[in-house]
Amino acid sequence: MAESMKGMKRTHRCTELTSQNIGEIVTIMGWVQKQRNKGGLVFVDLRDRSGLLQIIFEESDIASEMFEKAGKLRSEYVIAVTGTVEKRSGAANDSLETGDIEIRALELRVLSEAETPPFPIEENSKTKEELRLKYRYLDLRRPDLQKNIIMRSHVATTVRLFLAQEGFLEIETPMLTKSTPEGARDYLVPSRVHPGEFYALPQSPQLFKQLLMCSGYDRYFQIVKCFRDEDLRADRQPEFTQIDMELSFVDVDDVIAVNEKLIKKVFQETIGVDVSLPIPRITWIDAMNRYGSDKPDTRFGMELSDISELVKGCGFSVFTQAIEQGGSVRGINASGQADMPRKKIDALVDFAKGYGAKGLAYLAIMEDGTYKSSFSKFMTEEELTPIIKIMNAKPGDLLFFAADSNKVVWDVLGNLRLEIARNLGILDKNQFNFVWVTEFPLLEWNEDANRFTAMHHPFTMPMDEDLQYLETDPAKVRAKAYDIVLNGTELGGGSVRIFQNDIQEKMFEVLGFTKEEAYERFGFLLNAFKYGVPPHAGLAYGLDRLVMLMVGADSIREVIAFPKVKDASCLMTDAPNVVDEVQLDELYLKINLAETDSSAKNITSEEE
RNA sequence: GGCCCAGUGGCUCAGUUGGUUAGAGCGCCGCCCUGUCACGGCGGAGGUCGUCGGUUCGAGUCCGAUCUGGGUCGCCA
Repeated sequence: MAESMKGMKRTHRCTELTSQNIGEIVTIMGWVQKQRNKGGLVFVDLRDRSGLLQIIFEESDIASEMFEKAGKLRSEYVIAVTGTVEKRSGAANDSLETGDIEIRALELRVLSEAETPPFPIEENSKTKEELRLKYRYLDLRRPDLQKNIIMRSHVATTVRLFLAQEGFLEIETPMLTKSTPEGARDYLVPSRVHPGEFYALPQSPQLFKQLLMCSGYDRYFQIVKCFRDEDLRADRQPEFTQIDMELSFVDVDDVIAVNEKLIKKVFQETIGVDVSLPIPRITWIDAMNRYGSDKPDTRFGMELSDISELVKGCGFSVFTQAIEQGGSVRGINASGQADMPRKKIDALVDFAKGYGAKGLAYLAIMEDGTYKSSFSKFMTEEELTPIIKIMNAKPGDLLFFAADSNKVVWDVLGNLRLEIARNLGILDKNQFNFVWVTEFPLLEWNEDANRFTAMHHPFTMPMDEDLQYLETDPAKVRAKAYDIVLNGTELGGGSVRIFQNDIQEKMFEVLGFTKEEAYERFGFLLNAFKYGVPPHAGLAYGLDRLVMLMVGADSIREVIAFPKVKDASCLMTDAPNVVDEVQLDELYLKINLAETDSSAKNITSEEE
């Protein structure tokens, strides 16, 4: 039977009590983690968001009906206890924060009984994620998840305080906004008062924050939900949170400067990690050449070497053909791995094929100086020696080579490098290596669309010295764009924005938009630019990824209270769901499932 | 859309070359226990092996399909 808490008031959370409070009469409330009944003596571990505290019920010092009640307590009952803080007369429990004290109960009320939960409420859960997500409200009781959610709150609070101190204004932008179908798919919201028309949920507040700059708010930030209707990954959810900011009268260095201070502050105050400034910078082309990635993990070496010059005349046609077709041959040195078993090497070759490699050449230099190699028979010793030299290889090392277009070679070796590091277990989650990646290409050639697309977005400012090539050689133009990368994860990115209408119009032209199309989609921004616009730049972080890395989680779901699963549904609420005809009619919508057989079946059965 | 992994009592797992009543630990239920904290002791309940179909005298075990969850490629300006 549930009892009222009338007349009782919680005085402390469990771990807010220490030996300093010995002798005080306190009232605590929380969930029963564990009851240990010794007969004439009952121990209860009480849990709240702060942690655990032991309560002792002794037959001799509490009313008999209370003692009887204590004996019937079960896991997850919600109780209120008034009692005296005592030093433990039994042994202290060193593994508990409050292990030296306990509450001797004088009064007990059962505020809520509980069924046995479907899985244990405990740290380091081994329970299948599917079940945890179905009962997320129970999963969220577990200490490790509570720690993550609390950390997330601390990060958000620290960010707010810091940015406020730096003169940023927190301004909200609309959730119901205009669809601008460039990039990710939009989530659409039908309009009831505009039959046949739709809002889109924002993929980012990009255009609105630029307009705020036009309006003179000079430093804006927002911790804001964004939505992208694309497939999920361990670090991607359909709705996610950005720390979004925009500044006026600034260039690249100004944005980087304030954000380095922000990063330092957040890591210092939340997890006590000292980030030394300045954060290293690397240009995009250097990042690709050295790490094969625009989000390099700099916690370890194994950098790429370009051996194209050395092999362009060699006897191995795989290498020479790649170069003749405008590609390159590059390699990495897995130092000390020459004795890697053939099976593991084959697995790495398969791994590489997953990234578009047609194959992967390898060369193991044995301790006695001989080679084990997939291609050395096609090459002379005179051809091999300089390769080994340039790759700084010595006996005991294992070299891998990819030959293809630059894009494929970078991708293959960049990922291979990470895979080998993971297999070797050399990635330390407690090491936090930041790097700014700068000077991204402005544009990317899109084969399918047969046109250039913006690598960042269409409002990104070209670098001053490359502006001259915008019309003549667009591929050559670098952008005033920058990403902040932590341990191989893209934490955030931003750019200086175009604020001159003539450059913006040229940009749209290169992207293949007519002036009319550009105004149709982005007219409100282009018009705003006519009335006085400050130079401005901004940046946005993925808050979920940031917290994920800070707490060492492997998935973004571990730092989001109510995440969605792979197919973007919610196992707890069962969203999304079929709505009834009345709702559809009101929105002037008709469902057409003709092309999706499987879902059509589902609908039919649900309608019947 | 492709590929890979997993699916056995409430939870986590084991189930040998297909062969009689499918096992374990934890949890749960009952009784006992005044210093436990992975409490302890005694007793007990609980699963037909994700689903459907096939092969076979016989399927948790083999084959096919399918569902659910995870990882990943494509996708994510």
